[in-house]
Amino acid sequence: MGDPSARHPRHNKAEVFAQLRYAHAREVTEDYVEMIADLIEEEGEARSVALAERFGVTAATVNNTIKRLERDGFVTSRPYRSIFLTDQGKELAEKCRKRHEIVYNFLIALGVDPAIAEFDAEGIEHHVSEETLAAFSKFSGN
Amino acid sequence: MGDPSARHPRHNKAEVFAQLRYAHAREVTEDYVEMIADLIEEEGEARSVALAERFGVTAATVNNTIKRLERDGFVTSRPYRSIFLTDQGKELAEKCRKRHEIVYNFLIALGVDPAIAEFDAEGIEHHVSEETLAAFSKFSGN
DNA sequence: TTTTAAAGTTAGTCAAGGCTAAATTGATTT
DNA sequence: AAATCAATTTAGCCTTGACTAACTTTAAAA
Repeated sequence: MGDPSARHPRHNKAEVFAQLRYAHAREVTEDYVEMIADLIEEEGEARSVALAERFGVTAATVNNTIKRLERDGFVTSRPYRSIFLTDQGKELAEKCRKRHEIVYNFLIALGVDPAIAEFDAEGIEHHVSEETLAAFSKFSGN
Repeated sequence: MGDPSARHPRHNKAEVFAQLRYAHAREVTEDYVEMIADLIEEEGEARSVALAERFGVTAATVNNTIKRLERDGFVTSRPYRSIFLTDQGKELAEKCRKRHEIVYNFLIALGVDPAIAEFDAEGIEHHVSEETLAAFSKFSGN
């Protein structure tokens, strides 16, 4: 039968799934930096309590996640103070905001109901490549 | 200010995120039942070693996941034997297969490169509502 | 200024989903 | 029949992301 690695050429999906696992780890980070940016814009600052309310999780969970985001260089925080985005965090938040908007507008252009478009965009946005995003953008006329 | 629940009507996203967290738990299940169905069709049976190879994880990880799937009623398995889908598992696999196809065909119809479409479909499929799926289906002419 | 309430933190627990290393089982060779 | 090899299982560990309960800090009211 020859080289085993050539036996199932159409099924070498391992890399796809590996990247999907990595992608999931990024989703929470992206949701947080987006939400923090929203809060800073809308309320002037990002407090744990607001994040907890909007994500529907406890304050303890927010605390854990913020620590991880800080470790990974996306935010800065000091005990009992509000949360700030680093330059890296701001950059990611802005990228996510644009991407979210493109996905949402695309679904609207497709004729999807706004409420459903908002919900689906939240899930889809993390899994759209640059190429597909460009196709979405082109379809809805930028 | 009245009812606090009406104060931020555009920001009651907690439910959206709660559903997304639930959705993630379903993704692995869906990927596994889909892959098991593929293996049974293509190779006559679904063995742990094949799942491990295709997902790019170790056999131990497959073992854990299969136990969870069995607990949740999607598969049956006996020690050192191959894995079978229950009726519930077959149903989910078939639903996923159809949905995957619709998403993939839709991306192709949009002009996305097949390799990228395949990759993105794998991530997007788990986050598409029935309504959006219908819109995709309609766009690519079924 | 003292008390109280809200916000934030810490400690400990759990499930999912990964891993490695070691043990076991089943199947194939010799 | 015994040895060997591949597949599977088990045990133990890790990280993420959730929780509750208890504690501390900050801010606001009395």
